[in-house]
Amino acid sequence: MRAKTLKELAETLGLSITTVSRALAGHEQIALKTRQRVAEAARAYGYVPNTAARALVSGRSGFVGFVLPVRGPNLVDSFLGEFITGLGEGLVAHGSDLILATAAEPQAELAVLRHVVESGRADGVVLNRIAEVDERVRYLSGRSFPFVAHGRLLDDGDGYHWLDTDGARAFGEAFDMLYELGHRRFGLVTISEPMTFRHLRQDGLDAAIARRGDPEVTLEVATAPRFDREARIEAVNRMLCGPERPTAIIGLFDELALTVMEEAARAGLSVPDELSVVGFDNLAASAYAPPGLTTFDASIRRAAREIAGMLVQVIENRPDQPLTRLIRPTLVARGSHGPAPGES
Amino acid sequence: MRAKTLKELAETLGLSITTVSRALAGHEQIALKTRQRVAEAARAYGYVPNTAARALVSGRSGFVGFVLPVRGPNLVDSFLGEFITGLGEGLVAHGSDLILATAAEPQAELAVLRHVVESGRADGVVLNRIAEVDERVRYLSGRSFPFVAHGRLLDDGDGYHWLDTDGARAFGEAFDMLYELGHRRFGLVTISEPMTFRHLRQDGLDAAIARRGDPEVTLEVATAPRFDREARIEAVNRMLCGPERPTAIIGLFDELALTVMEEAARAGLSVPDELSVVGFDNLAASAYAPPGLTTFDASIRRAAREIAGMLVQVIENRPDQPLTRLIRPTLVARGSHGPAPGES
DNA sequence: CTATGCTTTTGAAACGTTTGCAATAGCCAG
DNA sequence: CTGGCTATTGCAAACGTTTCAAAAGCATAG
Repeated sequence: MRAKTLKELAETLGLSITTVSRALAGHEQIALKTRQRVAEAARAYGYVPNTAARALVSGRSGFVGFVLPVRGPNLVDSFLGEFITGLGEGLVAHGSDLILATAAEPQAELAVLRHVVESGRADGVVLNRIAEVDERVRYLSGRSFPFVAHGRLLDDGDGYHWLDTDGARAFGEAFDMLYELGHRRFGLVTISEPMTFRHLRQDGLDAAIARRGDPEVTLEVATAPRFDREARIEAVNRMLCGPERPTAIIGLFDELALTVMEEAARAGLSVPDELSVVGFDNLAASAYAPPGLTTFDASIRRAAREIAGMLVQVIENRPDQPLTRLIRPTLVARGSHGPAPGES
Repeated sequence: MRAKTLKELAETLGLSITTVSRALAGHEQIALKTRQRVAEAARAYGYVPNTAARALVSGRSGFVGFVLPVRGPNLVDSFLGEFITGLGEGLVAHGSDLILATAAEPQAELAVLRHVVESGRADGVVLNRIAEVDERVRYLSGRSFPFVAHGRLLDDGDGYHWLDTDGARAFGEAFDMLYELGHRRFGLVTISEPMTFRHLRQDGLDAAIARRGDPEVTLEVATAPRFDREARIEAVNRMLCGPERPTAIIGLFDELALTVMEEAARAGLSVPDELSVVGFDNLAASAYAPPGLTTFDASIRRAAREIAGMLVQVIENRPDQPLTRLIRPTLVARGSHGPAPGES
């Protein structure tokens, strides 16, 4: 026999609903013997508390929300899977579940978020793909609703909780490594969307160049819309076929770097002998694309796990100081970088 | 000003809670004028119904559940991301959200599922990675709780709702294609876990071989545990270095086929000149691994979208005939297959 | 002016839990 | 044996919604 409700369980035990509820919650005021008896009966009858009722009275749903980004037809990367897995792993310790709402179209993303928040579906939400100026952050901050962002705004303003991978540092490291291999003509393939990470990474690169103070160093930047494959290929080719072709090209992220490698191969350019390529993300495909893309591991899964932990903390303690965390990406050295042409 | 509850909204309008509730639900018995007035006020005051209260009284949570599979440290594939995205896309039309529960360890997966079901968190669930004999299917069937499986049991028994990709057909097609290219010595790399798709795909291959009725055709099968990379490599190498090396090797799925390509490259075997390789899944990495893995597209995302649609139907109509759907995978011909060695 | 029938609105119960406050039982000291 | 204290337990309200049954409004017919 199964007990579906607290009432049934209480009747079976000859106790009141109150007592059973408190016993299961482990209140000290209930006699230890009673608590044990109740716990055992609950297990025996397979009692599981009703989430809706609990949420209604406590005002807490026990869920963490995430709005699924709208995606184009082809998703190459395992980003979402890793991110979700990480969130799940981080949440399981706390007993929360994840609720995923989908926006039918990109414009609806804020509306969906608002709906999730206002309907009390979630106690806190996770944001990713943070834009330079992000209306979601403004909305949630204004409502002082718990959230943690994966990524940062361009202007941090009043403060909010975030976790980010240190792209600036990685791009600085990439430059230093390539500079020491003799490269002087650099290329950067970036995107035209107003995403903050674009600035941070390029700033890191610029800073490293400035730090080196070598007037010989040049940086050519190619820009294309993120999801327009054609435009991206064209931008890359313009760089590869230009008069002063860079000897080292850095992709803002792996997908761009992989395009560089593909187009280089098509143009008969040898990587890494004639051209070094470095990416950022460490997609699965990057290991397979010959000669293996040198990149930085963003450890999405670990980041998501930590984000979940931060969010739980925010929900429970409402800290007034922003929690922030900068993860250091690790270099994954594969075959796509080497000495500049002409160097031994 | 915002109206958080029906009561607030009702007071503002000078109506009863009942009327407002019915008006928002679009009941005919409420005067059209009133309905419009209420709808407008709801929009103006940003009223969003409380999910928990609604779920409590209606007995429906409006959620579809999915238990996140426990995963090893390295996930290469974008399977999960595509699957989730597809589910989300399928659900958004119906206004449901997805709830994801995570199991801390593989053994806990059934317990987590049970918890999701018993707590009323979800109105229906999606199952994947179906094993030959699957306790989750038995549990849900026994409770007659709505669910749709991605994949099948070995023995369909009483019937349940499922969607599957027709691996048998794909493997038959793969054989036919390779046979016509002159291949006679075939290899199959498979896994040792009791997953149904392993049988279905191999059965499809066996059937195609039998249909051809050519006594020259041989099939060598190598088996390794799914998540043990070392063992897999060893099994592949045993096949590649055996006395009667196959000229065409089919991987049960892309990851296995990619391993074959990697090991072939390491052994100095040219693909496709000396060895043809075919996979199944069409991972992103498969396009990048030279010379491009010929494989079948399992269109996970589309499958998931349809599964979501089926589940919605099951939740609403409780059909007594099992809904079943077999998706035909499409061949993605790339560079890893060609004429058998010795054929022109 | 009342009875009738129809349209529109409302009061109140219910869903299953948590929790403030009150009640009861048990025990010791006076 | 009684009063008073503490250790337990229970009553009842509340959370925000849906829905049944019934009331109110209102026009038309008798």
